[in-house]
Amino acid sequence: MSVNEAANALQQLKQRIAEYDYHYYVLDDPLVSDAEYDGLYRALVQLETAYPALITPDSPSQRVGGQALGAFDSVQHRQAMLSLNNAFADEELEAFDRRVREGLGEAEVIYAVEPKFDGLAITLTYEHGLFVQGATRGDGYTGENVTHNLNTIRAIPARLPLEHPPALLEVRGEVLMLKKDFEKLNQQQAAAGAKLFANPRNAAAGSLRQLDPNITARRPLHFFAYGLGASEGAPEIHSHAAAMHYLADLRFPVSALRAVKQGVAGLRDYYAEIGAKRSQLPFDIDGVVYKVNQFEQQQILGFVSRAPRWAVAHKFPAEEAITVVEDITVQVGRTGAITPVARLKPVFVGGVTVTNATLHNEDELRRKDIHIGDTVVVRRAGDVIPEVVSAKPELRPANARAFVMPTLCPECGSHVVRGQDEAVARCTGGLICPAQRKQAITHFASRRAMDIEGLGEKLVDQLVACNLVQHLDDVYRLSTDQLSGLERMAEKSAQNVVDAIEASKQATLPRFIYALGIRNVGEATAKDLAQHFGSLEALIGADIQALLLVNDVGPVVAEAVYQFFQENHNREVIAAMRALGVQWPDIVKKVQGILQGKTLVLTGTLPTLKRDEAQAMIEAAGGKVSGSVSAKTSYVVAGAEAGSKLEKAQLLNIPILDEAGLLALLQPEEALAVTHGIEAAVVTITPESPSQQPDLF
DNA sequence: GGGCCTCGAGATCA
DNA sequence: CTCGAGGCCC
Repeated sequence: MSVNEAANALQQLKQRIAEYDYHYYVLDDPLVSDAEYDGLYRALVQLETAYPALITPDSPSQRVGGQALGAFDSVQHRQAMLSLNNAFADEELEAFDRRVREGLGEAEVIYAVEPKFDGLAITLTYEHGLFVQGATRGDGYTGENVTHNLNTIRAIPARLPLEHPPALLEVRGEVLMLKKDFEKLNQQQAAAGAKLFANPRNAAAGSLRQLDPNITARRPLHFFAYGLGASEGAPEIHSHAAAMHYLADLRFPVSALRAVKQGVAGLRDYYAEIGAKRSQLPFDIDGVVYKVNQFEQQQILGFVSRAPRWAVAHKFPAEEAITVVEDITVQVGRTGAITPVARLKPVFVGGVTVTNATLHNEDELRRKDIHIGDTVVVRRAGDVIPEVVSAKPELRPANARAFVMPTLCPECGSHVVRGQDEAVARCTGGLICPAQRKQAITHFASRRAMDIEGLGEKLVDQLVACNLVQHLDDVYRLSTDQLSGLERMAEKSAQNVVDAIEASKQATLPRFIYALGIRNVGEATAKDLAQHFGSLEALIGADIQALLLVNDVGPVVAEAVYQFFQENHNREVIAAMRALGVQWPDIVKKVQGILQGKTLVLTGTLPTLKRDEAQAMIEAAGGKVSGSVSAKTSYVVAGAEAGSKLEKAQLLNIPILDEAGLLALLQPEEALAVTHGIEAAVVTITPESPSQQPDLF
């Protein structure tokens, strides 16, 4: 056989196998017997062994195994993979539909609907028709490259069945494990004496996080596509339903349960319909998803913070189970908050075993009237934290005891007080309290704060128990001698921790502020404060008035920050840390974007800029892009075929710009710099998250 | 909150 | 072999 003949034969084999795979894995309707399939596959491998040069990445043989990875690479998403807002109650669904109708000015809206798979969201990238990369959702902007594992999933096409595939196509979807495959896998695990997986979702998640694709290849993973991401050279698509149709044509598995519904009544019907079928479905779902069908309408609605306004996940009610409260203990939080926690007889609910559930606070506990020994209903839905719903008083045993909020902190013996209008009781011990001290230290060392690797909970417990760390600055006084000798701390580990502590001395201002653990100051507020004041000195010197000027800082946060720095002790600890070498570069304040506080509306087609490009430029300049024209709109940017929004702008006397006008508005400094020969005084500060466009589908 | 994977290193046993 | 820590997912 000549190389040419071999290449042809291989081509044919690949196509036939892809065809059979499609029928087997996607349509669930096998065309040939397993024996016949295996024969074809063996023939392919034989040919490839004889002509290794002819092996291509889309060959079925490349689906099994491959090299194990050392670690996962991270991948920047071209289009952010955002999460959806949730609706549980009917009122929330109605509110969603109302907002959509008002935003669009329509009496009734057409929605594309589909089940909400309980798996892991991923994105697949096809370049010129070839599957080249797959990644997890991650934080929505950056995910993990799991191409090697996705390669092993037969339901994912290795090549798009198109003669002229688009240069780029991103497919969004969910990896999951079918219920029957999950059962089978767990039987195998049991037979092998291995640990059982708790539920299909976790089995799928675990499989996808394998470094070795050979293991993943033996896990029966499935995939459903539910949307498109970025694309180049793909046909123009105007609705979600059309996108799904396109994906089905490309032989992606898409849910047969998808539908198009009209108005909120249609949504309700669909919810009931799928809810009734839920237990019979071959896979787990945790609700249904509604998306405004027309892309044009989606675009008008836009996004609120991190979620689209044009879609919502309607979740099924949380699964409930019955168990017994064996004890109620209290936890002392970082801020001294005393939280009662129910210790439950372990119960399997919502796919996991629940043993603890927070009871939030005393009032909550009284309202639900939960005693130790009570039989209770617990609830858990997806990522919702387990909760005790109610007690069954009729089943209360004679020896049941009521919970008594301690008057003294169980950790340090300080008084527990509850402010007049406050729901939470607090330990007044402050850092005297070992519980608070431990959490302050753990928080200080955590990844998003000072990022001291190796300084975890167990080690901190020991450090506090031995009194090696009383205040945060003591962390910077730790030596290998002091550390080694502690539990699970031999020389090597001790050295690693000391090295990590040393490395953390090179900090940044926002991280340091966050690490201090000031009440009500989270990561975002810490950034705002750092940005606004530029240096720690300025922040320490700020009075309430000055603090109130910071973005998103209100009276509560201002008071907390002010009080924190009023405390001599806190200033001393900070000074001590700096004396021990903790440092950070001061921040050069960002020049306010030219469009700070302005809201713009885009309409029509601009001559050179794409809509999302224009939006990115406006946002980079501090402006907001809104979908609809109102009195608050600062400018309307109108292109060709601008419609009703332009009319409304004229009506409201809102300034209207064309593309050139927008560009001129965005670059006055540049114009100045050129005409007057001065340097533009713009200092850029590396943004934490890349400015990316949200998912438009 | 709970479950999963991975890694390094300490603990244990032959 | 086991534990602690870190990371990631919902």
